[in-house]
Amino acid sequence: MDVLRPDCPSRVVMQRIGERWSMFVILALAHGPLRFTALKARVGVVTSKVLTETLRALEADGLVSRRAYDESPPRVEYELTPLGVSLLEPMAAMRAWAEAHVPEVLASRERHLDALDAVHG
Amino acid sequence: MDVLRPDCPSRVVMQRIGERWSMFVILALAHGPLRFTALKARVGVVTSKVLTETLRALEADGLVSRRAYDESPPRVEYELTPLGVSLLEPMAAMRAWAEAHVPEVLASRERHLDALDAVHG
DNA sequence: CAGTATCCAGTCTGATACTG
DNA sequence: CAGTATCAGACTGGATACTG
Repeated sequence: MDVLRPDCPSRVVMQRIGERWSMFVILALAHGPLRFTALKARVGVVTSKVLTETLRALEADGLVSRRAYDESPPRVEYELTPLGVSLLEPMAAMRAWAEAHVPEVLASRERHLDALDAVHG
Repeated sequence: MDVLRPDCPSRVVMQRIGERWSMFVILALAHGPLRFTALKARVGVVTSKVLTETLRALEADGLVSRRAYDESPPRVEYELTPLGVSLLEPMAAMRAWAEAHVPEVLASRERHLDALDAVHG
């Protein structure tokens, strides 16, 4: 099982996916390019700084492309690359699972908290 | 698109998956229960403390079960719950993608580093 | 509009040492 | 064997203010 080796490159990918906003940005771009502010609005509560960092990282990984138009006011569009698009499929599987099983997970967490309460008064 | 709302429960699941060791522990348990030390050896470089934390979190989420036998020396077995097992399928999709596309991602990162070098000397 | 600059609190992770 | 306790460093995410 390669993925379990500490030096396995798959770690790298999973860690990128796992970062706070990566997935949400990718999903937000799933239906076409978006400008910075539109993306920010879609993703929700993220700050400009963090969104920028996320985009730079996704760009470095070749998942997202950035295109700046030489206009005033400035216009920048972010878009999924083909590689980024190819990631949508496994992500959809994850999302489907999450949406189907979130109630179970949350219920389990509740029970766990109740158990802690019972111990500590 | 529900998953993009800040209060969407899917975030919760994705964040758990994204944590440093969660995925590796789940994959390590994919083929049956393991004792703490065996799990530690399989996962690789993780410390006891961090592995314990990861296991507690997965337990709270109902993905992993912990069973302690009343023996000496102590014996504890960790095993995927049915919920945990159900997660293997979407995870396999992710892993397949990662293994297929890691070279592209790494190459992209290289290029990006080269570009930075060119700028900064 | 699309960011950058600064600063900071909290989290994550790990090393190390110890225990029933 | 299966952890817990303690400490410390790196990293993350975010608040706030500012800019071409």
